Amino acid sequence: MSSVTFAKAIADENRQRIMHLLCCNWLCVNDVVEQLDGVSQPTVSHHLSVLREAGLVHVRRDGRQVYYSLNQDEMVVCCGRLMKRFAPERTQVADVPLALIPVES
Amino acid sequence: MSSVTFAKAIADENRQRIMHLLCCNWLCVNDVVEQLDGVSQPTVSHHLSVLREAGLVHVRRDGRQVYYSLNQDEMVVCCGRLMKRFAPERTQVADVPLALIPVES
DNA sequence: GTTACATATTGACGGACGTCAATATATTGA
DNA sequence: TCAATATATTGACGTCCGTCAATATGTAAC
Repeated sequence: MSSVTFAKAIADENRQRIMHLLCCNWLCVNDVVEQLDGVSQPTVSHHLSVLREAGLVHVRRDGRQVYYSLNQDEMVVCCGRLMKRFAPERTQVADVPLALIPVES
Repeated sequence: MSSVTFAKAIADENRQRIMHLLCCNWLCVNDVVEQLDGVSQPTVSHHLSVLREAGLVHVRRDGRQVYYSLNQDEMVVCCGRLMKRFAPERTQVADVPLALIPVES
């Protein structure tokens, strides 16, 4: 996915709110609809499909419900690509992916 | 600037082409227009104003020309914020800004 | 199968945005 | 001041996109 596609995918307030809900959490569509009040179910479904096509969410079906969670690895890849292209003098993201920054366990 | 504003600012192909031209380079508007062929001067001016209002470019006037260059530090800040929000389990961008990753001199 | 529930798709609407031609503003040099 | 050049602004146009109501599809329990 290109940096432009990535940027378009996250360039919406409700989509970022959904991303935040799905960050470190598996939620089904209805959970998202409830926590996002003021947004209809079809709209949430639409936003989720945008995020899905951009590869920014994981999807898992369980019975009647479909669960989503944020794909943090893809976020790292996309942000890393942005940094490599647009901040080459500030980081060494070029060859050393950001993902290697260790997380304390 | 919010993550949504940032995403909107970079969510356009021509704008990213301009950003790439301005990365590590000071160019005046006409230089950008020439290197971007197929895009009119007013359109380039418009895109530059979007980037300027987002704080993503440095601006300097020299005589009749206005020179722009990409604000790499702001790119680092914005990408860092994205990572902090949407990839907290993959990086430690939270308190240690990406900018600290040393660049070999 | 039928009913109930969860999610996705369709179609329509309105607003946001990228684009350009035309024009305005700003700066320099004569 | 006037002409020339560089950039910004305005206004209009078409397209893209977020939104919802209505409907379709899919899944499970009976």
